[in-house]
Amino acid sequence: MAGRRSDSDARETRLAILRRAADIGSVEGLRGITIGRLATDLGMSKAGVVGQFGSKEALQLATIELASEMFREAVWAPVEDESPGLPRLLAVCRSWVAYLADPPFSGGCFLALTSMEYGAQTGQVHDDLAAVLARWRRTLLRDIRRAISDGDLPADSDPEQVVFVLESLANGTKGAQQLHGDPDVQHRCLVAMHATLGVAPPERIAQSARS
Amino acid sequence: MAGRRSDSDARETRLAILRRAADIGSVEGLRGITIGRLATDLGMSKAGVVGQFGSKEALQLATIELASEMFREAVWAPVEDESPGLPRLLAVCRSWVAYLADPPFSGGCFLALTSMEYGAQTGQVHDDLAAVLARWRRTLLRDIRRAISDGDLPADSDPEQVVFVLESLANGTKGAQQLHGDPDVQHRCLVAMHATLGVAPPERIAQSARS
DNA sequence: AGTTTTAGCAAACGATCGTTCGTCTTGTAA
DNA sequence: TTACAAGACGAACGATCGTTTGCTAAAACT
Repeated sequence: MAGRRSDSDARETRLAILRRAADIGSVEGLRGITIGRLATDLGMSKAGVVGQFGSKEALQLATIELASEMFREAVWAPVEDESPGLPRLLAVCRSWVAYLADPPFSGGCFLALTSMEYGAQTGQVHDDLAAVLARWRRTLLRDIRRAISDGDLPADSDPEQVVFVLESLANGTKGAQQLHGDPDVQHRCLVAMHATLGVAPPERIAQSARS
Repeated sequence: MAGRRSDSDARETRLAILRRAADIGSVEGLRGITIGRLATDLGMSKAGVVGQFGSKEALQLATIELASEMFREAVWAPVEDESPGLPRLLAVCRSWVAYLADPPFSGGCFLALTSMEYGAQTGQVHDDLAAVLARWRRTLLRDIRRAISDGDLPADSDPEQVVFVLESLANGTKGAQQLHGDPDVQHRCLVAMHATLGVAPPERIAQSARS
């Protein structure tokens, strides 16, 4: 039935697989990603799905890579050109919260879920997730250190402490959203992030229509 | 081969199953809990494992209940008799961090992992997890409100905001521990919790032997 | 003492898991 | 024009999934 498509077609197929995998993973975790399910959803054969990657673990790693790029694209790319230091940090907080409130995955942040899922396990999946998060931490740390040397944060601030709090708040936002159903969670998260950075709380964000 | 044991024996078997299930779940999530695996680990037959519960979902719900009790036992029970309000809140922070640093599960906090895992899914498992976390939130909220009326927290504090930050920090501790391998994470978490409660940072905790 | 419950076992069920195999088809290179 | 490389297919593999069905045997109740 199907013969060889052009190379770009093959890359499109690969992307379609990974996009679907990332979406499933954001809801049910990496364990919920199944070759047969991807095949069914995409109207392909199981062999066709796994053929591009060789094994399920390779597919999982590629999915992590795509999700990581989607995160960077949504959170970092829009603010990359802001001035380094506190201004860019505040911009990151805004885009980060916006990403959490309206994520490009149907289950919420892919990385938040999968890093919890594989935090206590060993193997390449854990290591790749750790590497992705470590890279993000370093990005944040750079601007935190810059903010300190600029005098925008107290000179005795501990950069590691600041990044720990910011990451925790972002993580906690997913929980408060999905478990407790808190409708104000994005504002709450932004308020807490600003407090961490010693900045006056933000204006109330225009919420989805309510009363 | 095996006949009817006494009722207390049966309850012990049930407990052994749930303990093992909670431990597996803390590492690999609720999806990683498998009837066959429990049977192998406990030297039982699959029917013997599932017989006590009727179905896998019932077993999952019972596992959540046990893990919830273990959390209460480790975090709340030791501080329950402290004086309500800020003093008990600070005591909770200490026991909470201690629980996170040395959890009764081999994979870290069971609830932190599974609530992420099922946050975006629907069904009884999600609902039960949400109920457990909501109960914990209410417990914290009670003391936060008391601390406000006692004048130990600013009168214009938002209790929901405080509990959101505390929960986020606890959640983030697991991530920083398992993904980034931060050895100072428990101190970091306690510092941030104290800051949230407007209290001077705690003394440095005696760490496990290092240098 | 006799009857009823019930914990647990062995075995099998169909479904699905990840993987492998051979084949067909087609774009690309020789 | 011929030969090759590669995407995708259908089909099957053994393993494991959750569940069901008798069955055994001992505790508990009458």
